[in-house]
Amino acid sequence: MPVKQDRVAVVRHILERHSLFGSLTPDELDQLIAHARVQTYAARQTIFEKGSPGLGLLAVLKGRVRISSLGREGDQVVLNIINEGDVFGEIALLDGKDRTADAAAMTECELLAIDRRDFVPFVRANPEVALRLLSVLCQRLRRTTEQVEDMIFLDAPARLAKKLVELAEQSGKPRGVKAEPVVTISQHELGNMIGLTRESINKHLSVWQQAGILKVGHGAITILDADALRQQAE
Amino acid sequence: MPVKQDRVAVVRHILERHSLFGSLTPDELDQLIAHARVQTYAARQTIFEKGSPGLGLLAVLKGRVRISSLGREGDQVVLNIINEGDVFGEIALLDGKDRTADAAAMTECELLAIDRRDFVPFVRANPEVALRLLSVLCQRLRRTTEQVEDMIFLDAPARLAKKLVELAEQSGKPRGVKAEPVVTISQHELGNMIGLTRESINKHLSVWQQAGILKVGHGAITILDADALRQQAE
DNA sequence: CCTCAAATGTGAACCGGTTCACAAAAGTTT
DNA sequence: AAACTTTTGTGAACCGGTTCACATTTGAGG
Repeated sequence: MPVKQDRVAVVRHILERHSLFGSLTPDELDQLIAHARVQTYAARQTIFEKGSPGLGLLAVLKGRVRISSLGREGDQVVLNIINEGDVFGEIALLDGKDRTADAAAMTECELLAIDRRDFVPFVRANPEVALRLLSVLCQRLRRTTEQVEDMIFLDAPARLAKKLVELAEQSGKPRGVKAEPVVTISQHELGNMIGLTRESINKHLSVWQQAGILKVGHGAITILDADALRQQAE
Repeated sequence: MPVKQDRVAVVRHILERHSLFGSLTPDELDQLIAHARVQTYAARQTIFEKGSPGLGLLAVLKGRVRISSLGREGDQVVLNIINEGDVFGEIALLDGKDRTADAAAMTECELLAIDRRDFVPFVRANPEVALRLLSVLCQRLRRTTEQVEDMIFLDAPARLAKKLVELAEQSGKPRGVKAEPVVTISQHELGNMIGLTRESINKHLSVWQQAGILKVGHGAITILDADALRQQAE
């Protein structure tokens, strides 16, 4: 459905914090929102699948989305996890080709979908947005390239430590000084992010728990000593 | 030095075949070339280093360039090899940050350097170029993401086979039907492209040579049966 | 509250690829 | 052609991480 009148304000509030839309005037932003639609997904629901045509750009208003890809034997890589306020699906949108990965809702989600038909002309008309987009893509490219490097240079514990630090920083915003960052993710999924089995993830985490660096819970890991972790990542 | 008058035609000829500049009018192209400079590098010479400011966009007029990155223990990943007629260095250029990798001339090279100061306003003034750039970046991102997937899903021989096929396709253009593609690269460097040691590369190649799939020479591999290789890549 | 699915914990055997240690062959430089 | 450097060839020992096989804990849903 189109964005309801009483939701426009809150949607705008989310979008204008994003670097992609930060440079737009309130007017342009409203114009963009007018064409967009809000979609809700239940936890675990598929949002799109690898190989399908890339029809739109998606912004996460609420919830968390997993971008992943399947191998031949049913194994999975988690390429990215998109949090509230972030955007995904730009790649297929921009070059008009098929989606390169699967997207699924990890929690109940509310997404804002902007159609390709509306967005591409919008980019063409707003060079400033094009430049922002270029920046966002560069950022993604840097991140992915670093992932390749890490796969080659870093051993299992180092990759794990690094990923944990990254996840902690990107999700757990500690306002109070004493709030220890909690990473909400299963060991299985963690393994899929860095190319390790659940078992080896478990063994490394156990060692660190023993050392008092972190605490493993059910579907969550609490970082007690982020600096020690950073050290492990070399 | 600026491009000499008698070189303009040949430079233009190379640029206009590239998707990035294909949409420009001859006039716009000349305008861009007017600001560009030709630089020559000897084989093995460094072009830029990781961490240095990204001042320009570079196009390969002649030769071959290796984009790589060093790990802590002096080991190296080769992230990409840029052939004649292609462009590199866009990322640091576009977001104004430092270079994310090292670039070195693999052979004697002739590069066309376009300065950031000239290029960014050019992009701003030509929305069509911005869209092309977005496309190029998407392409790079798809490629790099696939590299991550391959590191996780594929075992050593499959990765090697896939990389060989890729290298064969991207460099050796067989005009005549009977010309077998030759990949000009050392086993060491091949290893650095897919995260394997020279020794294991050698052993896999030996097996395939035995099977008549390829022939290893000094600094070169001749693909005899590309389909068999593709099969190995699953 | 009881059952079921998801997540975690752990050990033994196995294995692909690295490390290390040499050798030999093919270019390059002088 | 002599001295070097680069590249390739090969085998033995080692090792990090997987595979497999269970056991246990925890949360969710009827």
